[in-house]
Amino acid sequence: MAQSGQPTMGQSLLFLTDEQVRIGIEAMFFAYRGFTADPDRILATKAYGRAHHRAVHFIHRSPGTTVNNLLAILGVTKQSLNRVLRSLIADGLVSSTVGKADKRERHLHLTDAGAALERELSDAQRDRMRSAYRAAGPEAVAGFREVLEAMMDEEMRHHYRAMKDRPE
Amino acid sequence: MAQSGQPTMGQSLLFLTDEQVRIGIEAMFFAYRGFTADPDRILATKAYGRAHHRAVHFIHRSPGTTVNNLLAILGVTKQSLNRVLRSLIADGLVSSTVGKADKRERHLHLTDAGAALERELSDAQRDRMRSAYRAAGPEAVAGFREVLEAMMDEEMRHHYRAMKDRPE
DNA sequence: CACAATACGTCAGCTTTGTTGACATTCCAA
DNA sequence: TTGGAATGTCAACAAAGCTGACGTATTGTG
Repeated sequence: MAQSGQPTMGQSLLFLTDEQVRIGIEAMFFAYRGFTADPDRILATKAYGRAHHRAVHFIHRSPGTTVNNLLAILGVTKQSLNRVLRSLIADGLVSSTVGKADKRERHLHLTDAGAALERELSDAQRDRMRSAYRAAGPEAVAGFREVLEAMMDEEMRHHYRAMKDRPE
Repeated sequence: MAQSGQPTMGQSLLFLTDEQVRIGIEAMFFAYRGFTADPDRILATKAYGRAHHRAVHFIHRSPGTTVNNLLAILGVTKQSLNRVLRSLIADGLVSSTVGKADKRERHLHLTDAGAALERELSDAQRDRMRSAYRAAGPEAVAGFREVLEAMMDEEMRHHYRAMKDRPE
């Protein structure tokens, strides 16, 4: 379909061919493996998995967030998240406090131990991302983020932008 | 963004800050969800999962590939791959033929039905990737691929490059 | 030739992480 | 005040990853 070779406008559309798009798909597949490899290695030595990493990451980013909000960001069922949260709470990495205004809600925070785990996992992942950034350079990074953002579902893009503009 | 600060050297390094790197990590997380969303939706209506999609994709890309080779590309155990392959073969989507030169090997091919499934899944995924490409533009796409490639493990990068340079 | 190594398949059992269903608690609005 | 919506928890199950052990056919080597 997009296989045409004649740029009729002032700009070539060759980067939209099936071939080029396919390369992007495979790049995504292989890169995501690298993206998760380092934290996964650390998690394997503890009794946790990737789901715990995600929960800890976003609780760190949004302290006091509710279970429902976390659900929307992670895009899993509440039962699935609950299992993860339960073990993190039992192990003293996350605290859950009943909401003051709305007692149905639980507000989630990292404990000191939870913050330590978050840092350990994030450091490993950040190191790889940073070295990829460095290898590719600032302009490539800008393009990287543009394409990723365009690849998201509308709802995820909303969460992404909200988090992006919040200070660390 | 990374261009805005005061470069003390010839080039600004602001794009390597923890903050910028963290944004990339979150972009990767949210984008991967979009990346798999469309094929997942289709697969949910059939009796297959993401693992089947991956197998079918790479058999399509490397017709006649051996089980061992597929194992290296997918990075799973043979027991895990075998479960997937067994169902695909039983359902007549993949054929497995004894190697001619080395009879220990099995060469894998898609049947017509397998190729049809592959196309259905890939079309959905390609559409999204193409629209992300279009929205971001050719220069962004180049950067996108550079960063992803730099993010891969050495071995995955090897597979990626080998597949990239092979015609469709 | 004898024997080690390779390629593949399979059984059994476990873990992580997703799912649906049922249910308790809390809030809010008719 | 009461019934429905929202929030969160528990139980049971499925997909797909993992390790370990073993069997079989084939290949390559000392």
